[in-house]
Amino acid sequence: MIRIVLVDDHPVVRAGLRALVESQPDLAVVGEADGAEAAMTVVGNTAPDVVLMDLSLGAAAVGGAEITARLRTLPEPPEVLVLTTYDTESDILRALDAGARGYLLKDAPSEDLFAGIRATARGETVLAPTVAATLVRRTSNPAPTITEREVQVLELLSRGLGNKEMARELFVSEATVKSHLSHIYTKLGVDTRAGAVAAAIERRIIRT
Amino acid sequence: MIRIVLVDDHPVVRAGLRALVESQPDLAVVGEADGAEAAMTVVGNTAPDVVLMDLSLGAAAVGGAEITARLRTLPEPPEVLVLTTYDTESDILRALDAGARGYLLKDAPSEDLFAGIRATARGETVLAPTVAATLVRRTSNPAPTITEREVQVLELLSRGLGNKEMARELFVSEATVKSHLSHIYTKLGVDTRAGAVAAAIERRIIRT
DNA sequence: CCGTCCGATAGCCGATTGGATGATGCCGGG
DNA sequence: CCCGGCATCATCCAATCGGCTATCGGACGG
Repeated sequence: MIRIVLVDDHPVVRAGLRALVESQPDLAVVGEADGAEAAMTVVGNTAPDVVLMDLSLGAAAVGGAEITARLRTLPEPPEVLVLTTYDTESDILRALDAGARGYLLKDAPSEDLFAGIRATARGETVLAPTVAATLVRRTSNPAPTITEREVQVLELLSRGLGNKEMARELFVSEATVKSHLSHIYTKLGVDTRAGAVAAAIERRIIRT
Repeated sequence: MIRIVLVDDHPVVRAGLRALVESQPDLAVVGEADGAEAAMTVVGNTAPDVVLMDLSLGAAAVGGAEITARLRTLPEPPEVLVLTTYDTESDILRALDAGARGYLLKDAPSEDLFAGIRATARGETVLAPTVAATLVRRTSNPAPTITEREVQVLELLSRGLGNKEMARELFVSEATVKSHLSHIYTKLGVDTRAGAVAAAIERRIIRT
């Protein structure tokens, strides 16, 4: 019997997943959580084999990747299977970096989900086809890395700040801001502030 | 017995909703659909009382609002209850304009969902609290209307075009483009191109 | 029928941006 | 130990941007 904890902030989805999972004789839901704290508590108390994690934890302050990382620090950490709507590169990488065993999309058939849970419990890695493809493309096509500082600049940029204002906000000179911007333009393949914001949002480097 | 058809492109969510709904003795799922065409067919064949519509129909070409509108053109149209993750103003307005009876969010408790379905079947209007609040704020605070021309400018803007390039693209003078931009800034409450792009994406005036 | 509102159009001008070029200190990997 | 990448700062300058002001024509209401 595979013991499962559900982490998802949507009661409807949680209840639905529970119903689905429990239709399988070898799977049992031993706990549910709707956020980071609840997840830590429930997992600590129930020591499940697998955690089904919804990454799109709404507007929660703590993302699913963060929770995954924290869960993996527990003694006898559970295997984490991420189940999400998004297949964005940064989401995937963050989740896998955080220690997730698998990454499935919500539009997968139920059978794939069950198979994924069982494989995850055995310690195998499970990836949705599109996710695997993304990873392959990624390794062959190294995406430029946006540094933390550059992300900060992008956030200010999306709020419409000028170079002078950004400089003040970041406690650096205007020249430095312009330098960061130039690098951002190169990495995102754009040459204007507006284009940079659109590209950054599209790649989920920043969120609105 | 209230007869229900589920429309959602996620098998997991569909199966989950079905399990949830069927736990209620007075509710029955008589059909499921994962897209626009399937929805029309299934609803036509089963003549349900209520359609549970997931607006976030992934990257489908036809949005939930569109499907809702089409369903309402059927003879003896079903009542449509929208169930979605998003509470963006434009999403809400589109859905209600399309003829949806209610608008619930996925983070609502199951009981609210059941109550919503029953109310919808009786022809009552059901709105999630945040949705209702948004509508109220909206009526008291009339949102500025972005004209079609301005949307075109915003789209080009998000692609990083300069005023000259936009002017060429739209067959107008550069001065005209700048004028449109000024109006856009006023309406979106920003004063830079970057801010305008972020605001436009956030309000779903344009999509990435 | 007339006044008003508003979208689309347009030009001027000072402020801002983006590109080019170069330099310094720091840190981590080979 | 040296190299590369990141963050920092500086300067010059042409091109672009954003604010201000104004005209025109169609829609709408009185």
